Amino acid sequence: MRFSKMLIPTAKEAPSDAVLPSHIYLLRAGFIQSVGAGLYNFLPLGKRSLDRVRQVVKEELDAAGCLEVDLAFVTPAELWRESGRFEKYGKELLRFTDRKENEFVLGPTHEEMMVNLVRQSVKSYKQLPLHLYQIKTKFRDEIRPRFGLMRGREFLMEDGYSFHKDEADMKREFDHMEATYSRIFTRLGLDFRVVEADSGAIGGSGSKEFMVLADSGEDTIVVCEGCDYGANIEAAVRAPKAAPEYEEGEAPEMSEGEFHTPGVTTIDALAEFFHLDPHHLIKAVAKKALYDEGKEAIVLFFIRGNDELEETKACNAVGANELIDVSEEELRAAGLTPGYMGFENLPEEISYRIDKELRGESDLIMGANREDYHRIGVTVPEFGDIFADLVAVQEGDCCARCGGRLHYTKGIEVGHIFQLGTRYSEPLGATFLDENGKSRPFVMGTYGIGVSRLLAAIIEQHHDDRGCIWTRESAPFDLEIIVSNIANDTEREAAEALYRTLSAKGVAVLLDDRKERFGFKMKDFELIGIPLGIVVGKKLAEGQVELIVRDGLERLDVAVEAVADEVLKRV
RNA sequence: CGGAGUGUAGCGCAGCCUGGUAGCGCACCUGCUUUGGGAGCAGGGGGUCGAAGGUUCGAAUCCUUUCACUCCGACCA
Repeated sequence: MRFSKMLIPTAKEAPSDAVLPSHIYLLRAGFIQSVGAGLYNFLPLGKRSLDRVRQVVKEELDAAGCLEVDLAFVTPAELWRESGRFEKYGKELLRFTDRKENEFVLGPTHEEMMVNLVRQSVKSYKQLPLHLYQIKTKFRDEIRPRFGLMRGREFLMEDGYSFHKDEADMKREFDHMEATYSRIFTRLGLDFRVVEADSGAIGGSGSKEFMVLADSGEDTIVVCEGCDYGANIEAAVRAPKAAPEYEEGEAPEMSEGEFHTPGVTTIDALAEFFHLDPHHLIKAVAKKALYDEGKEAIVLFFIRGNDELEETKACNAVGANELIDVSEEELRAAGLTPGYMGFENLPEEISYRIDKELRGESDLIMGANREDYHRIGVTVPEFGDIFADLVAVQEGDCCARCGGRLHYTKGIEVGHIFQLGTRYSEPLGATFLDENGKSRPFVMGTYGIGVSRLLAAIIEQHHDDRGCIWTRESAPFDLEIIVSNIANDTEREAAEALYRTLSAKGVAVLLDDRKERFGFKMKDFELIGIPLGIVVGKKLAEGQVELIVRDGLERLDVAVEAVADEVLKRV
């Protein structure tokens, strides 16, 4: 392609609302254009990169035995009612009616549609396993779209769904997809980590996320420095937290009873009051849990004084759709005493959970559910269905697998794989006949890659202060040839010859033949970030051109006759 | 949805407080010069100042309403 014939509107300045390098550079280099909150147009360069990334995804999935399909974008609300997600998915689901007042939604994900497709055409275990996928625009009416392609409302996603006769085969496919996705992200030149994850709104048992490591990532992930354990903070686990080390006889011991603690309502104050490490205190965190059909309830979570509540875990522990903050007034109205809450002598209708690390622990202090009093010498029961993992792993905690130190890092979620089980096949009545002629629901897996988000993730990880640095398989072109002075016929003709030779050999070349000065074209080359550049300029008089590697901006002088081979070695 | 903020040319901004009919830089168009690091000179085009209503002889500016967008929280590929 010739630059002079392309539409590549590069800009010196970015809109002031762009913060992330990926957002700024994709806009400035003319890859995308903003049209509204979370909505983007892909311009020619952006479309080329998107297509190449999409191609990598498709090649690997096809090689892994998956079948590409393309489902309707507009989906009948009826299907969503059948699965019970029409209400549950919430406002993110864009709903509308057609002229006959029939309700539809714009597909944010396609479990229902895919199960519907399969239940109509697959009847026997002999047709299993089956893995169908599509690479298609999705729409989610995000509460707060931001960061350019990172979190748009409309985005390109690969979503795959696998159907199996049993759990074991579904797990086999799950591992197979972990390997396949890893190959995709490796080909795209990404530094990523596969981590344990929470299953979220999709539902199901086990799930893993593919996180591209980048400081600007929206997710906090916990990684072990000793082994390859990694998990989203929402699902991370640790070895039980050890008590502080004490000298002989210094460990706290206390008799049971109530203690007058006027005005001592925070963990810090309590620790100071008793001269105790917060490890021995029990913190009560109150939340309001929201359930289906507008039901709500106040729930208390009890954790160690030196721990923090992890909301996703807490939410799962009580089976709620969502947890929200609750005010002091609401607590008092429910018969609770803020600042002095404990799990003994609670009003009957208040439900609670205790962090599992506190199970059977003794010599603890917690609120007495009475103004100005705490209970001391508390022992947590050994049994009951009130225990759950509730706390956020902290930096410096120990790995449950190897005992190594755990650290936080930031990641961009670019892929997520789920072991779904029968979460959708059962309510939607999607069954097959097994070897014994018995009707059974499909055991499913589901898999997703944020294809358009990948473009942002690639730039987050591969850029410098001058612009984008595309990786080999994500770049819109393999090579850019810059004609230093287009008015110089010798230079122009040499560049044209190279352009023809390399294009004929299958290299995707962008020829910058614009009537601009050298510096201007160089800046654009650096901003756009095509991996390789050739400058045809002054050194042509000595029979040489300059080869530039965008990553690091290394330059080498190469003889004109040799440069094509040099390029072919590198693409 | 809760809190904060911004809407003036394609982009970045000034003008608003103290009303007098819109300006700067970049980009764009024409011509000449220039051609190894975002050129110079000369000329030119483009904005119902987010929208609606009000106050006033007169509103980008003051008042009211509304919409959009951005930022901080809960959501997610």
